[in-house]
Amino acid sequence: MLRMSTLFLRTLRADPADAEVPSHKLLVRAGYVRRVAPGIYSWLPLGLKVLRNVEHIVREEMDRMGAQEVQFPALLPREPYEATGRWTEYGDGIFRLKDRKGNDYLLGPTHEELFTLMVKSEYSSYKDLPVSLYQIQTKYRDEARPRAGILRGREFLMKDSYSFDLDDDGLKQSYQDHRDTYVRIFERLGLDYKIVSAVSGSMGGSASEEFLAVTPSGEDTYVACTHCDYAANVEAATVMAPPALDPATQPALEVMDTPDTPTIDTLAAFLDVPASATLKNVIVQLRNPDGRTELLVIGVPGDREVDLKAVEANVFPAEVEPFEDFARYPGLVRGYLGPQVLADLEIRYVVDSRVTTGSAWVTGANEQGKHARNVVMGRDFTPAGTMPAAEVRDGDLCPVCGNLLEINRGIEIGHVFQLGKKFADALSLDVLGPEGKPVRVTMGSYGIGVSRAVAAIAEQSYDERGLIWPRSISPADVHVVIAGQGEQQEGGESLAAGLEAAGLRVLLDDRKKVSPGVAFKDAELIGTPTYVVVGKSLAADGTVEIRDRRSGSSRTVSVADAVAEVVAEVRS
RNA sequence: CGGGGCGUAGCGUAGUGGCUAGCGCGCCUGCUUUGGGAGCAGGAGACCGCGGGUUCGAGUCCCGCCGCCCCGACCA
Repeated sequence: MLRMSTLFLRTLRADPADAEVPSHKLLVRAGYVRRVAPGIYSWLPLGLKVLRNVEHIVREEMDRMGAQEVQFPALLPREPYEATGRWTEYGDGIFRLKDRKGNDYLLGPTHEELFTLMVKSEYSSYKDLPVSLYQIQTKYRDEARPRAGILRGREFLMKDSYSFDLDDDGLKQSYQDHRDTYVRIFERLGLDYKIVSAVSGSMGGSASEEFLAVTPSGEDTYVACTHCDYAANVEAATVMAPPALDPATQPALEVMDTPDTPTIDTLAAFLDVPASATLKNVIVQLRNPDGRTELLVIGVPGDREVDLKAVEANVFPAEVEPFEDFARYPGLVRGYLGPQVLADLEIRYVVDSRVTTGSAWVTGANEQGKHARNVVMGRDFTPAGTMPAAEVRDGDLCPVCGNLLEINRGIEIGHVFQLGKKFADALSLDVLGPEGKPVRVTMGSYGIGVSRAVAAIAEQSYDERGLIWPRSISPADVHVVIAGQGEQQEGGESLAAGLEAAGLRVLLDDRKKVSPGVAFKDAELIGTPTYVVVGKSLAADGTVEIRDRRSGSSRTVSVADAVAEVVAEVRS
């Protein structure tokens, strides 16, 4: 039993000045966590209970799916990360240190390398696969800007797991198993979440989905269809393209004098056409892994920004850099660029998927002060390809069913990822196949932010009085508040003992010098879903009050029935 | 790394170049009080982020640095 009289806890009356988001304010105010350094937090007793409860659910479900728990060190040698190139790739993103001999170490940001090497050293036969291993461990990333308390820290608790399979079908099965397990975990955690398609990014590999906890404080933006179940991170989102038209039916191209109209705004105002009728052409420079660069021009409707992250995802492994060097390309007229000349200049041109065959645009005429109208795709220019390059907006159309898309924000609390052979290739992870020849292993990688999940749940479940935990992870099943002296003291003690004997985790406010008001405020701030008030009604007619934290409703029951009533409510 | 805001006691804050840096909460002692952050009395607790400068005098003005928060860039 936890007793408030001795619990290591100090609640704060005011929000800390350095906190912005609700979970940060409340977790600090209610005495769950304290900041030690930027992005680095200590867990106090109540907070640690919640964290452990989340961890327990994650572990139970991972074990249920047949994954096996292991534990790697957080302090790691440089070599494995050197072998996969990530010692360099991570740049400033990892904490590096040296031992007394000057050897390089790092604090693990994630453990693909170590898991791969462990399987390599232990297993050597196809008969050993498939296998899924996981750990729940502290991770370190030197984030450029930690923010929002424990929502984005530099030290955090993460469950990471890795599947090892012989072939793509096996990988798909392992991926699906993890995905199903994640659904069970997040359901049990009481989270409002969305599964969205994600880009694979620099990790390589193919299929990848993120589990986002829905909250306005989230840093990820995703689109979701209002009718079907399509959902995607904005970086991976696609939209339904307008129908293609027959270029032959469009009027002839016409060049116009449009002096001093180097921007979409000035052009649209000069011609009195909507920005969406113009075709904006953005030049970027691509840097390939071998260092070679090439130009890429991206055409998007003029009322849209180019989403560089989406472009980057589409041109991977090349990197996108800004282009400023107009002097080197006299054919490119700044502010008056149109796609009509790009083929001749041998510059690669791609268009956003909203730009379709037969569509007619106002765009640059490739001469200072001139634009052209009725520039028709498929007649006046032909792009090398299409990509979802323009920002997605509320009201865009779902690529699956054509209904409206909605934009929302979320926090990434889980990620499932068909990694493929990237790490197996880099570290030569093979097993002997049935034909006696080595078979390269294919991997999946799967993460759940355990400490982040605590903050995400807090972010979704609070009111003006404080936190409201789901039963599954509440620091206690029930909080017994003793309000008043005399027989309430003893009544509260014996009720708490009874509840504990019935198997509940009990937090008892047995502080003698605090007024009932303070006890109520603390109970509501701490946020157990059910609390019981043992107060004046005990003396008056032998009853206590059972309150539901979320709804605020309360009912009065005889103290003799209280244990049974509370147990029923908690177990419901 | 760029832009903005801010550093005064454990927390929240006031402070016009001028006396011993003020208030609320919290904390300690005593009395009183006990169904919604009680009351009275007494007390402890501050290198005013750090360093330099201007001045008879700096929490306050100037310069530099450090740190924090927010936005952006960055971020499996």
